[in-house]
Amino acid sequence: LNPHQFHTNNFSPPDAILRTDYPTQLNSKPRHLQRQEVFPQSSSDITNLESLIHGSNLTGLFPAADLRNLTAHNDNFDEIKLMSLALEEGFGPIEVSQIFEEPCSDSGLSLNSNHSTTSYSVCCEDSVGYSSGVKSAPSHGLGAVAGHCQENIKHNHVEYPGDAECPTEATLQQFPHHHTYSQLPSQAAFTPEHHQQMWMKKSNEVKGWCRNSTATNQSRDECRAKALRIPFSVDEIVSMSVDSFNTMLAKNQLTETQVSLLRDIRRRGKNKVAAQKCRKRKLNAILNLEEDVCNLQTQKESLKKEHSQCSKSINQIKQKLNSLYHDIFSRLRDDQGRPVNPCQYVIHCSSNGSVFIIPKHLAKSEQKQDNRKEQKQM
DNA sequence: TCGAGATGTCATGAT
DNA sequence: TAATCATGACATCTC
Repeated sequence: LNPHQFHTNNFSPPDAILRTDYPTQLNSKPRHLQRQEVFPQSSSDITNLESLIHGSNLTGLFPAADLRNLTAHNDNFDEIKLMSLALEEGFGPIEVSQIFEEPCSDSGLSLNSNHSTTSYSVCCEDSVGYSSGVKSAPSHGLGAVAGHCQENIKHNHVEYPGDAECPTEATLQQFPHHHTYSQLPSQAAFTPEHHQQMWMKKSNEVKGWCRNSTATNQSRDECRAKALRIPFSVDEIVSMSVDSFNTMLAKNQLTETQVSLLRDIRRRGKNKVAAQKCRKRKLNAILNLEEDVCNLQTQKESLKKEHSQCSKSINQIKQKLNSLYHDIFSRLRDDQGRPVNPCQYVIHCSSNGSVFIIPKHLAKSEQKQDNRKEQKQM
């Protein structure tokens, strides 16, 4: 487990897309000037942000050099600026937080939803406060909670080279983002109604993005993990042994939120595999049962044929026996040479093999005695 | 627009 | 006792 390696793989700083897109939109002078007025401390914010990050528990996860890379690329600052711009455009803090909350806010940190929700709102308030010059460090740690918030913002305007596995990349490219509402035909037309319309538009766009992002839930967890600056992939979190997992939790100074997310990711991942296995087993069981049904139907048909043939044989034997019986009686004669009536006499086979012609009523009592003997022998 | 199938997630009981 | 597994139920997405 090499946090540094994962960090460098998964948390590459923004690439040229950020540097080409973002300045293009910020280069319009009036807006830039306006932003300068609103954010007079922007030039010093980078170092302040870096000190904030260094002051947080992130230092337990990332080497100092990587933190410098993060802050040097200024993506966090850009995100804060984006959020501030939204505020500047007339969106209320709550609306802004709602917009940026959408992408990964579904079931999120399900087992700790209260905690995460609370933390998130604080995070966004921090960001707002930051933009307006209040730079007090959040007491709960920027690395975890603010990171979550900022990652959500990232989805709207920053692409990461290392995010290839995240399905949001495609939607990111479709997403107009970058303050498209700042390119309205004229500032005069930018009325409160426009603010409302743009708010609805942005909100719907982000909601659409959110819906798309639910396509692969593992990627959502990837995003969440990245949002909390967790330097492990979902696969690694899920597949590592219990000992490794617990060691990882113990050795890295993780926040409660990070630990909660890690446990959630691991639980969901394990359960997902279990569900897949379960469904596979169920399908196999159904297939096996269908095969059994097929085999039993074949066997049933075969037994039916066999039963039919046996019945035919029995009938043939009965007919032969009957004709033989009548043939015998037709040849029999009593003492006076008269034919024996088959209605009054029967052919009786005794147990010693002797054959007699006896009256029917004697045959019945004889048969009863034979039955008793057989029962005694049994 | 509806329905079926696929998939992820949660709850719960068993191991 | 905690972790994991198995599975029914539900939600959501896709076709």
